[in-house]
Amino acid sequence: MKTLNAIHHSTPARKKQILEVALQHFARRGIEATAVEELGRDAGISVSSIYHHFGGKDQLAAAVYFEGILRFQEGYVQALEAKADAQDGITSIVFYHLDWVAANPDWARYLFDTRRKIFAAPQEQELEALNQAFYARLARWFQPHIKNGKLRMLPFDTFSAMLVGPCQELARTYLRGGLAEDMDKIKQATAEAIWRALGRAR
Amino acid sequence: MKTLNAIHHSTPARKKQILEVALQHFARRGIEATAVEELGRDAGISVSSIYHHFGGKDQLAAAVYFEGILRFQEGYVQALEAKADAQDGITSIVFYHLDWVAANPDWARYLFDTRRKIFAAPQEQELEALNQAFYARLARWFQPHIKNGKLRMLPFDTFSAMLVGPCQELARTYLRGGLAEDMDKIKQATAEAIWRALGRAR
Amino acid sequence: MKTLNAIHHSTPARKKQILEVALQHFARRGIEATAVEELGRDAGISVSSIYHHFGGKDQLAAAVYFEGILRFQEGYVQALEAKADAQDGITSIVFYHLDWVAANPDWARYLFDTRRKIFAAPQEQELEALNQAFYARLARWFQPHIKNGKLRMLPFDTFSAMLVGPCQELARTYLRGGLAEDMDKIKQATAEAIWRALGRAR
Amino acid sequence: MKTLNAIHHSTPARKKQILEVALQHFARRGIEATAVEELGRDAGISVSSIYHHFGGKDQLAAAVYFEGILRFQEGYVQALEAKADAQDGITSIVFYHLDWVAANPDWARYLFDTRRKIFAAPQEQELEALNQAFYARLARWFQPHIKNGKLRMLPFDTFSAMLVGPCQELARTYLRGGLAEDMDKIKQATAEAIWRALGRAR
DNA sequence: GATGAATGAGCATTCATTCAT
DNA sequence: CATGAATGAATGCTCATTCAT
Repeated sequence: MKTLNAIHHSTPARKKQILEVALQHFARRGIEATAVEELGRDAGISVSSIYHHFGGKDQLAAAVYFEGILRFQEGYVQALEAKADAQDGITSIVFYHLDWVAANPDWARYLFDTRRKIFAAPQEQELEALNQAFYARLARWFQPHIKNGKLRMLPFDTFSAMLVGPCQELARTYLRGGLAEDMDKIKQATAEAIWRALGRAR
Repeated sequence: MKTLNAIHHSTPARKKQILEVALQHFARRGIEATAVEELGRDAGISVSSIYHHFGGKDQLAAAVYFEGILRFQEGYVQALEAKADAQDGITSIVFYHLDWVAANPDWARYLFDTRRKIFAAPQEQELEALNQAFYARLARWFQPHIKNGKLRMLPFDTFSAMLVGPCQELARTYLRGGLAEDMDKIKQATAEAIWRALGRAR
Repeated sequence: MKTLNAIHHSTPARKKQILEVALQHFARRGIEATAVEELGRDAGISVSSIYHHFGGKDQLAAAVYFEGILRFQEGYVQALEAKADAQDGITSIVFYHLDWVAANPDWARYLFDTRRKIFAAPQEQELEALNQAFYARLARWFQPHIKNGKLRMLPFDTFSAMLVGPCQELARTYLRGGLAEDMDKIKQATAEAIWRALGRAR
Repeated sequence: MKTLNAIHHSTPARKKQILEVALQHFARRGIEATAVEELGRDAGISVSSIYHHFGGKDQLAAAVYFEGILRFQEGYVQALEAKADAQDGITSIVFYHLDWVAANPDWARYLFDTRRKIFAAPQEQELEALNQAFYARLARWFQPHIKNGKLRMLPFDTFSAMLVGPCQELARTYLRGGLAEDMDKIKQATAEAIWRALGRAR
């Protein structure tokens, strides 16, 4: 039956395949509106196998979420750490944020729409840990610039909201197809605006 | 509509009661996770009556949405128009935005989480109209200040994102119970930061 | 649509209809092996209606159980109370017990096979109450005969087991189709044997 | 069978282990409610191995059943044959029956609750054979006492029901935890009552 | 207007069983 | 012998919606 086997992917590939299909469906129609059966059909895998690998719809949704958060945060940190200058760093992550959304619309939709949801205890904790690490790493980059006066000293939440909020808002509009002007122009203008809010004239 | 309501004098209290209960459930557990029957039970009304009054779950959800948007936008515009000075206006709406969220957590959750969703054709249009009117009215206030140089000339989406995005982000964090510092301090700092991004030194 | 209505039974009749069909299936194939859907099909009722009326499979099973216990106990007590003499009473209930089983094989199978099962808290209590009342009423009949020496003074459980156990055993054999001799002869002989065990020569 | 087992020396411990775990689960939660996977987990064995050793759930259930019946019947016959006197024999098996139940509650629950069930053709026959042998052996002991007048001549089913029924009834009550008095006292009284029903004054 | 009853369509999940390794 | 992976077939249950009264 080697032939039969050839049809199937090797186990890790199968899981990846499921995650991929799940992302698409969850992002476009929502978790609740997606039937596990659809996922199976589209992934060429039996429903029971999905359960075998992920345990349940919620856990699958959580797995997808983690995968996405991980990907996004990884690039985010890298984009930031690649720059030494304060304004360069901020510009870099604003660009990264918007580029990532444009390049990964499904991920973006899923991550930004799902946030608070099912996440029961177990996943909640892992997620918390992940975010802790993420913010810690960001802080490590920002602090020096705040200390040396390149960046303003602001309440953490304000700083964070100024950095992330506008991008999120643009992302939402973009994903809705509602952006009125060219993305490049918007990116540039937004990065500058954010810099004006957070940085100090050089 | 008003006429119809007036004529029948038709238990507006009942409709209001349903809307109220629906908001609670939709905001806290999500539209899809809320069974119409629950609403009936909690509102002390039969399911069929809900259908009688609203036509269906989606239409009820839309009605709730409109009600909320209307309330929010109304105050928003008022908060803005009450001020003549550019910075005062911006500060005013930032404060309004965050105050409203704090005062109406269920509405906030519902409006900001539901946005793109079920909205089928009919509602979509009304919503569009509503938003058009809203933005037009905002524009009427902002344009003069842009013209006279008090506010920067920025791409519409950037301007809008800078104004709304940080507040939304803070709202989300607030509703999650994750604000690290005192809301008053945050409000002040955020309003200033946004002003720095959008305004020109007086 | 009166015509349509004519097809359906009136509500209480519908519930009775469901209980009837449920008894058959539960008794013959077991509760777990019976799909709610089968019940719906056989009762000419939608599955959802069964849920509407009974709440769930377990609650339906419990309802059937109560109905049966009630019927059995009612006749049991009557059969006993119809007699004044000790031996007559015992003979009467032995006959009743076995006759009832023969006349209601499905009920018998269901009641005697299901006993301890799903019964969660709520039903458990009602059942307990029912049995309490039943035993109390039996005791009221037996006690005088024990006091005046017509019946032996035995531990409650022994007395009860001698009265019920043989009948149950015969019932089981009967329902399995395994009785070696004529039921009438067996009934008579068993009633006498039980009398010999419990009564005192007149 | 013995030969095969001897040759392969095939992990009889594993099979025993599975049987043990299966008994526990089947007895406490019922066969249908027990998933084969649970058995595997609790026995520290893969599901596939259970299939390898027993062929399927039903066959496993049957194997457990036979094992139990065999154990019970073996002691039963021995308890009886150890006595020569009629009343002694009856007392002996009544005691044995109740002692066994108390000592092997899981077995008791399983055997007395499962009886007629899944048993398809193949097992049914073996079981029949087993029971035949059992009853034949009992008969060999009883007949002389009936012939010589120590035991009454009664219809087979009545005799059998009087002997077994009360014990079964007590067993059920005992397993439910509902015995009102001391088991020793009950045992004694029940044995005497049964003797009164079946024996003739010495 | 109001409601109890009824229902079709759907859905997450379970599970016994098989099979290639 | 042992097992992880895979699956088809069920199944209990939910829910939005309709409709006669």
